[in-house]
Amino acid sequence: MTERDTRDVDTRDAIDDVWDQWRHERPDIDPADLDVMAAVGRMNRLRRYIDQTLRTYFARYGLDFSEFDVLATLRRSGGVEGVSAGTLLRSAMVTSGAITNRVDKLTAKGLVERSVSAEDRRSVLVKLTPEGIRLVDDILLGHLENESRFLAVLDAAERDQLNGLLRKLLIAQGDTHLG
Amino acid sequence: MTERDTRDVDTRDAIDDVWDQWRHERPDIDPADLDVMAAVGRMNRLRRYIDQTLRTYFARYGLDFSEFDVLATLRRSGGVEGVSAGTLLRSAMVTSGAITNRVDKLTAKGLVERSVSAEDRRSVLVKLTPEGIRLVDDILLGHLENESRFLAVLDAAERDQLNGLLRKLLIAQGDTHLG
DNA sequence: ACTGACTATCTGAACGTTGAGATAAGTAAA
DNA sequence: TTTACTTATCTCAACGTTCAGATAGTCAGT
Repeated sequence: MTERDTRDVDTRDAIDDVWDQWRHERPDIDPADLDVMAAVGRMNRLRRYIDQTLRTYFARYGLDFSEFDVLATLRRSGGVEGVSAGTLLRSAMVTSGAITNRVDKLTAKGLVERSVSAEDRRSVLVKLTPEGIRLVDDILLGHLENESRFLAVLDAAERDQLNGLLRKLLIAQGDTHLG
Repeated sequence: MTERDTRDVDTRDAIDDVWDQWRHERPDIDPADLDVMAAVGRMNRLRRYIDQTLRTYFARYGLDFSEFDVLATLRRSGGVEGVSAGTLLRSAMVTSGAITNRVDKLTAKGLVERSVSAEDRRSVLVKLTPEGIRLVDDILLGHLENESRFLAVLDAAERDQLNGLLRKLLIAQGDTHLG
């Protein structure tokens, strides 16, 4: 009998059921491996909930999360001359094609501007327009509120714990600085 | 000076930089909210790393993660008569169109079979074929190994801690059982 | 200057998902 | 049994991403 088996119903989530199902079908699998799969599965499900909420929210402003991601990156690190497409793609962890597409859409909406870098003419600098800045700042607080709701059940110590664990995992992936 | 500012370089990840950037550009934002944004951002980045690895792995078997997700669900909970499309879509947290597409592809590959439910003729039961079972079982151990690598830096206590925190977040979303 | 290697970005096809709507089957009340 | 509602799945257009390849600018070595 593990703790999992005796866990009260109110303290079990969907992934606990998945864990039990695997344990039943494949008792040969090391329970520790199931715990790993459970952790990944939980992050997946949590992401789905968060994505759904954010999608709805950003849609109110005619954006999707991927576009907001670019706007937010520019807002917090764009300075006056903007950042290169390369920086954006590394920051967002997507391919160059994805960034081209995002910047195209944002440009069409008048929220960002492209310009050729002076030092390296291969490089494209992307910069927020005044309307872009206005929109991010309009959206930002509601966005933070949305995200806060997802972590609201955790107290400050638990949030720190979560950030600490995730940080440790990311550093192990070499994720020690942005592009 | 917060702990974050004095954190040693080796213990900082990319999101710590993001945190600092926001703090600098928008000092009016409550640092606690930045911590929330950081946690969500970390889950996002971690997911990207995991996705990239899994994508490569599943491609070796002519699958993508979405297809494996269906196979795994059927393997652990399909029993002999399979599960309905509705159960699959709730388990995967995707729309019905996505499940139709996944099942179509898996059927074309001979890994699953559709049949009409006896009790409810609207319902479609999806079941693994013998080849499907063989493939999941072939893939499963390597998949667990892959996922384990991502959590390898955490000891058992930390993994439990992570699962505990994520479970708490999911339960708060009402995620207490699968479809 | 010239060559070759590398880097930054864009292009376009393939693909999976969403979201809205269609179809068909079950259900409950009159 | 008829009507109205609900549920289960499928269809299809729109869209964002990846992947491979194209384009063009940079840089080191000769």
